[in-house]
Amino acid sequence: MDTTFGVAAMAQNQAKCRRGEARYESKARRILLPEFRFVTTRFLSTSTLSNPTNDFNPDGLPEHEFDESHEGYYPNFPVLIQGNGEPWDIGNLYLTQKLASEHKYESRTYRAIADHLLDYLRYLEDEGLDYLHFPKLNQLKVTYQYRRRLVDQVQAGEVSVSTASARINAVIQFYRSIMHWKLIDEDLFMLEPFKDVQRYINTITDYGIPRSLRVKSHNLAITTPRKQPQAEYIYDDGELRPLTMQEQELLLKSLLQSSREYQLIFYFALFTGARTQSIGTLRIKHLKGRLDGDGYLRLPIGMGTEIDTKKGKRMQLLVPGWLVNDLLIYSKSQEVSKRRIRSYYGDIEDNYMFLTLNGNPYYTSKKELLDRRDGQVSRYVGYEEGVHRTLTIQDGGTIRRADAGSECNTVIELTMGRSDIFSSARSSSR
DNA sequence: AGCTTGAAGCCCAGTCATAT
DNA sequence: ATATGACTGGGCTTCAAGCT
Repeated sequence: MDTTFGVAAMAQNQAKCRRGEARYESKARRILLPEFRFVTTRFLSTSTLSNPTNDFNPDGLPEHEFDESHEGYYPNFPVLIQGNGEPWDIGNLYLTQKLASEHKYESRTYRAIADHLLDYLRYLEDEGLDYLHFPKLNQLKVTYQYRRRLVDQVQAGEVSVSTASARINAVIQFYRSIMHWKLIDEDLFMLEPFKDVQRYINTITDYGIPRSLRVKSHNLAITTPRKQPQAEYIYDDGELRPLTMQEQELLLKSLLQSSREYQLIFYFALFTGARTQSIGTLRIKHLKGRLDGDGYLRLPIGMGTEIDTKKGKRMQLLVPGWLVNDLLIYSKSQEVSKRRIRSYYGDIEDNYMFLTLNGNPYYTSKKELLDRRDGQVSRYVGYEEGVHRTLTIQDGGTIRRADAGSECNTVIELTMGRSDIFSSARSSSR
């Protein structure tokens, strides 16, 4: 590469070093299956032991068929692939076993776990180590070595402490589980990849009573530094803080040049304090309620309301009447109804208030995931529309700042959780 | 008509932050 | 500790306007 571009190249390399594929010498990767289903294998009576070499089946597998009657599918289920292109059996077995043994499924959590294990797999391939390499001497065991590598990476600033901590925890959890589920040979149980440790953490209950909680930990845990003391005011570098009056004015002014749905999304956020997740999962029908004496719509959100909140927490939003009105008008516009027609639910009031140009929600609701798991609903919709839209899970990432001048960018960036007022200088959005 | 270009919309990987 | 939401930056696809 030409030396003129030295600086740019260096910056690029530096950015790359933070990425897993660059930290290790390994081609291992993780993919996502859009629709993962459990199936039961049934062996057919035609191929019994009396007919072990089945001419019809060159793979040597007895004739079989899959029973796909299991309820629903799991969207975006991760699969780990080794550098040589083959699936990583034990890792994937762990993931599916975990799925089978739990009553709920959150795709992002599985993705996160798989990504941590992917980092581990890459480490193993890079070092040429087996995941069951457990000699007598603790310091030589893979798990201990991996921990050391993680700490080094933290020291080098390649990953944050919290990431390193989460990684080692995911790996320990992996070993715990495969031993517990007996996914590996019983003889190997003696190897001791780590040691169990009891920890106590002091918390204060909602009623102010101090409690000591016993927590199961392990000797390889990487401790994250204690939380900052929370002062009344927040040090603004790197922390969240409310917008100043001036910033709010600037934001409202610059929003006037933005698209209508962005205006409404931001107004909603600004005047109710709702999260992106709640705004994104708002349906038209939710705004049909009656206003209270002060002209507000009291909108319950959280578990059981179809409006999602973090962890399903129940609360109530106070939506100003004028905003309710504007939203309803917006929902009746031709453009918006066109988007609904392109969407999964079609042109009904149960549909999202905010849809992208392509009819995707800004935030995929838990309800939609349920509806899609229920084969009947999605089959019906697919038939009606003549096109089976594939599921994509949106998590608000589609809401980006508009390119409406640097002043506007700065403020919009602020509202997106960046407190560094100078950060707009870092990069132009595209 | 076919090609180029740029904006908009979107998806993804990786990492950090927060709630309980 | 653990589950899961939030944020950033890279990059792909689609569409339409301008050009050949």
